Amino acid sequence: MSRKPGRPTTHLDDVSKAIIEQLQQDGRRSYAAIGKVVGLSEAAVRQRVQRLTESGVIQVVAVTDPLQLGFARQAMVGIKATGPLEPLADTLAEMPEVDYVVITAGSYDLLVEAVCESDEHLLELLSTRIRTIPGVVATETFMYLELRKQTYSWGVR
Amino acid sequence: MSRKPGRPTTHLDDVSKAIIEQLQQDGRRSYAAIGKVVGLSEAAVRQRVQRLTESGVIQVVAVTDPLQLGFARQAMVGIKATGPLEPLADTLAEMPEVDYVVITAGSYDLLVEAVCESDEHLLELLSTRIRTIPGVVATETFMYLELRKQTYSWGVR
DNA sequence: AGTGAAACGACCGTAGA
DNA sequence: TCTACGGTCGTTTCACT
Repeated sequence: MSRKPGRPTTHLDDVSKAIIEQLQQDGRRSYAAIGKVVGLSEAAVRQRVQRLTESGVIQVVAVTDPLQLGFARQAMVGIKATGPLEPLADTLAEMPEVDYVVITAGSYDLLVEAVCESDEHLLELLSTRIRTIPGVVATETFMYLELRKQTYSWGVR
Repeated sequence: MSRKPGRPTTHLDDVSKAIIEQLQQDGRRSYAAIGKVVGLSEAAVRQRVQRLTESGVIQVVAVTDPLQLGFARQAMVGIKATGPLEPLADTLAEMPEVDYVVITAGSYDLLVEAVCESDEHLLELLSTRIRTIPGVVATETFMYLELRKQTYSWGVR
């Protein structure tokens, strides 16, 4: 779940980028179908996808739409804290409503995205589970009014 | 790219949740293999996945790791603005470095996540392309020090 | 919504350039 | 790192429940 620093940078050629674009449109597209588009044999596509996956450059996964599942209240919570940040980040990461935790430089030490069913649910999370963590000094909540863009593939194109 | 309000809430039974969990671990896992785990025939799994996908509850896609691709500087940018927020959000969404745009209630009107190659790249984006948009009054940047958790499936488990 | 069966197509390992 | 190929397994369709 946590991303380690110091990973080597992988260079992608145009063919790999094209393959990733195909998988970005449909993660279950067959290797043969991708091969036809990018001009490679099925086996070659398969090997490249395997290498890209094993090296951690890509991941083919299911993503869900919170709204469709009845999670109507999303918010970004900025947190100011004292003491070491990593254990705090890990505590937050363990909460099922929390889907995003990042340690930041700026007026917050941590940014946390939470997905909740209702205002009451969000309030409960914030008041009784986040703000009570030792080391949490202050929080500021940004309620989501509308999510306008969400992309899962960066650096391709 | 934008998510409209007022979508109906889909109810998931335990079997569909189990299927989504499987696809969350590996989006290319075969329907037959998933069927063995969840106790359903291959055809039944395929139908459920098709329904879940067509109704927008899930999406099987490739996600990329920015760090591996040489995008070492990520930041969340809080934006205060005047005037209507939707066109502003759309302008920001069109920028290739911007992978996340949300309209919020709170001390920022918008939150934007940007993925950049370097500090210079981020500075250029911020100074010459974001802060020059008419209606942008102020920005605050939270540089990412470490991304600790990133989940793509909400509401399942 | 689900199963089962048969035809078809995809996937995987291996060999060779 | 690619193509070629054969065996195996997954997918698709359809009739049935």
